Amino acid sequence: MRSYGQYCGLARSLEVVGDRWNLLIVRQLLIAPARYRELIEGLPGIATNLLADRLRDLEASGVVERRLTGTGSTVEYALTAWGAELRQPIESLIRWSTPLMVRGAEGDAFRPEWLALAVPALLDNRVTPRPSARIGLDIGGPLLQLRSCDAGFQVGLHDSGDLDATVRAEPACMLGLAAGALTLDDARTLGLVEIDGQESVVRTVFAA
Amino acid sequence: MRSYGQYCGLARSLEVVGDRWNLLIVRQLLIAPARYRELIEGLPGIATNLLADRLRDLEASGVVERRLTGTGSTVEYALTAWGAELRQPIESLIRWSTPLMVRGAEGDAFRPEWLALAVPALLDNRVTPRPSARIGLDIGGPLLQLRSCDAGFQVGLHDSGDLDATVRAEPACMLGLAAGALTLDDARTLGLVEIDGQESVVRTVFAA
DNA sequence: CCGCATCCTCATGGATACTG
DNA sequence: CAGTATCCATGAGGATGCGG
Repeated sequence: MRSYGQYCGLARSLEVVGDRWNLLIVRQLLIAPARYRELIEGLPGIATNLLADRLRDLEASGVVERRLTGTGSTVEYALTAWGAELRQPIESLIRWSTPLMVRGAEGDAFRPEWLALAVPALLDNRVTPRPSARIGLDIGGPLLQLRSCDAGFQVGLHDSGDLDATVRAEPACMLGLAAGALTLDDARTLGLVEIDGQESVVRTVFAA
Repeated sequence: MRSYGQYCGLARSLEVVGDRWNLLIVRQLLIAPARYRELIEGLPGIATNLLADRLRDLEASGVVERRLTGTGSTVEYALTAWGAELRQPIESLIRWSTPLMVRGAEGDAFRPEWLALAVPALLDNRVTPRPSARIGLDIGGPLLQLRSCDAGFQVGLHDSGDLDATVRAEPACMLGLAAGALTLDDARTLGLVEIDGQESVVRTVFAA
């Protein structure tokens, strides 16, 4: 990216992560370290030369590092400690995007792994989950698992073990609302959330 | 911007504000509503056609609105309520940029008004300011005023009235550290901040 | 297969001149 | 003053090639 030539934190940030695809690559690596091929799959629409270019740029600027996998035969991409701190601005943008998500997917590609970022971003610090609740999340594909923890929620694939409940929800519902498969009362009945008295984003996320 | 075609909050956000210059335009409007000419001045390096294009895009997507000034003779650009919520992700990026600011300006353009965003972003919720402290901030240009309030700090041009203290600081110091004109002890002595016991970003901001 | 590099075409950005 | 119009340089996107 061409420099903005401005001594401003925002401008200098954008010179590192403002190029097209860059923040989406960071999104994928926030979900989990990944190999080249996994990144291609998790970033539908990206051209292979662009992914290679961007990975080089991000490595040169200290956001991404390439590591050898266990066998040492192939490389794996992961975020540096500084790169992982992009979780905050990315979660902020996900929260900001809520009005853009209500209209649903409209043919856009969707990957369940994206919920691992979006759900904590939308719930974190805004609700008081029942301690150690485990909720299965059925979005039509692989069963996801939402587990409450100290810092909010962790989202991942359901591996095994008992669940306190399973709810069926459209991605639109979890990603920004709409659809309305899961209402606020549903969530409260399931013991998934407790509203703190004030109007909160949970009302938006879960309302029909 | 060409669509990413991904049903993901981050991707949809970037389709609105991910284009080059877009977030910097929002930065300027977060500082204050402005006219076309003021935006050109506050965005050194932007081409006039690009600013016009971007303002059209941002208006169409509901981030910016154009209003008539008091006299009704000229237009002024301002953020919508939704656009103003970009303060959160922008402040996050400013915090993230700290390692990029330590090397100083290096010939990049600098405008004191940018501090009005950066200083609160770096201090907010991380320190306990003495109630209603008023600190003059001498960065070599117009005298800035830093006033503690409930939500953290407000930064603006010093208009009039008594100040509790005046400190001389390099922009690098306030924007991300380095330079070291203002130490943590300076700040504490001035009653500007009290550290909350834990290591905090203030240590980074004010350390030499 | 995986992990890129090359080539080509076309859309976008940037600088400057110009207009209502 | 507040933008358009124009021209050129750069970068994105898609297809394909190629060594390990």
